[in-house]
Amino acid sequence: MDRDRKQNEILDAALKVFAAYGFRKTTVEDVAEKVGMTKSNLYFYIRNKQDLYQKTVSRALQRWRDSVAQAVSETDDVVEKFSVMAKQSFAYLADDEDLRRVCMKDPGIFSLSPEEDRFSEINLGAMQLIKSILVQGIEEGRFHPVDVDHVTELFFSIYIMFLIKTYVKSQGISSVRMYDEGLKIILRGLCVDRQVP
Amino acid sequence: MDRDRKQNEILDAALKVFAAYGFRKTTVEDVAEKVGMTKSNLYFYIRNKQDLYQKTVSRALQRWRDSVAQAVSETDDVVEKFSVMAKQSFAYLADDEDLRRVCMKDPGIFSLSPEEDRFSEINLGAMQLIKSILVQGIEEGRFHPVDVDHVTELFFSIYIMFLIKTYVKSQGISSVRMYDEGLKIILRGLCVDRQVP
DNA sequence: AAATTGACTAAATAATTCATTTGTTCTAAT
DNA sequence: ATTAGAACAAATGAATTATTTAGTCAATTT
Repeated sequence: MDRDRKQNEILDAALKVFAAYGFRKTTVEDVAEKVGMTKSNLYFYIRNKQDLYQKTVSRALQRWRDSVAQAVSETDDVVEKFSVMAKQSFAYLADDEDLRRVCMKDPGIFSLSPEEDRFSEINLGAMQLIKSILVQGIEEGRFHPVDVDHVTELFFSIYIMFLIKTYVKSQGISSVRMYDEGLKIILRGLCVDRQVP
Repeated sequence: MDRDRKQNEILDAALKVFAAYGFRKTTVEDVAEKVGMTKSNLYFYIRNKQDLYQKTVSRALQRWRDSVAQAVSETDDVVEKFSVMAKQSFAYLADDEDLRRVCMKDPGIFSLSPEEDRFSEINLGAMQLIKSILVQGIEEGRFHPVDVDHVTELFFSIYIMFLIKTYVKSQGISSVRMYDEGLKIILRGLCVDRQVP
């Protein structure tokens, strides 16, 4: 089946177009043109514009999540895992220009309230990663026995907040410094054993 | 001069009206009626609608800040100060219904980016309080020697984020729990000496 | 059969116009 | 010094028309 390859081709093209114009201002004809087919034929592959957008962004977000999971899996130490997760999650967007542009034009992609999170499925996966690291750390006696669910949500919220500050509004360098300082304090407050910095 | 009393009367009335209808939907006639004077006479006291709103909200925010400063001043211990500041700052809005309503109708009052903060003068004051406590804690050797400016901004951002989560979107009970857990972790990560919880 | 197209329609969006409200000023009276 | 009422410009809202665009379909090509 060649169907899947074409699907991906379409999603790749769509990401570029959405990155350039934003959801509102791109027409499905724009996307069709980018792929090199007619609008009506594009509809052979997509359900509708909204769905195309959802799938496009979801795919990009999944790449992001996978990249973090990959980086985390390369170490065994929980504390290291936590640190890598935090850093990789935050740094990723700097390299994915298209996704970054899409996010800037549609700030709602990063939502501070779970109810209105249009990509909750993917974000729940990200939170699952945080939670699993917390649980592992607590089991190993490396982390304090915190309220895992609430702390997971807390960390995720702080993380999202920084994404917004850094990539949606663009307070680049200052917020990066804040993120680093915050990570240090949180790690220190989380860890049981103390090594003098 | 009776002028100031009248000014305050107006600002009090305006807060109630703005709380009820929001900026957009209140007319200056509504406010005038609430104070018990005609629209045109109200203009003897105010510059324009926008300015009235600004002054009204500013005054309410100042009461907030003063209430926190007052609570903090009642203890000498830095760690206690930090804790009181965090708790009082967060809890205050629960009691000030009018201000809370205004904030819910105008989420822009809480801004995560300093550039678009319409009440930066007041918020800078709040940050000054955080900073002074941090500095005192570090000087006394109770806090780790963190990057004061960035950590101040960090804490303030997290705080604002929680205000938004709790009072603008209304994720009440869950976000309160998150706030408490977060405060514990941050205090532990901030403090030099360790007392087992 | 699966993939593609151009023609078609219903719905959304944008542009225009006109009517009403409302922010703001001014003059005159108390 | 304070107030009220009239007056006006600017903003807002409602109603109308014109244009674009999302989405469908029958016909054609591969």
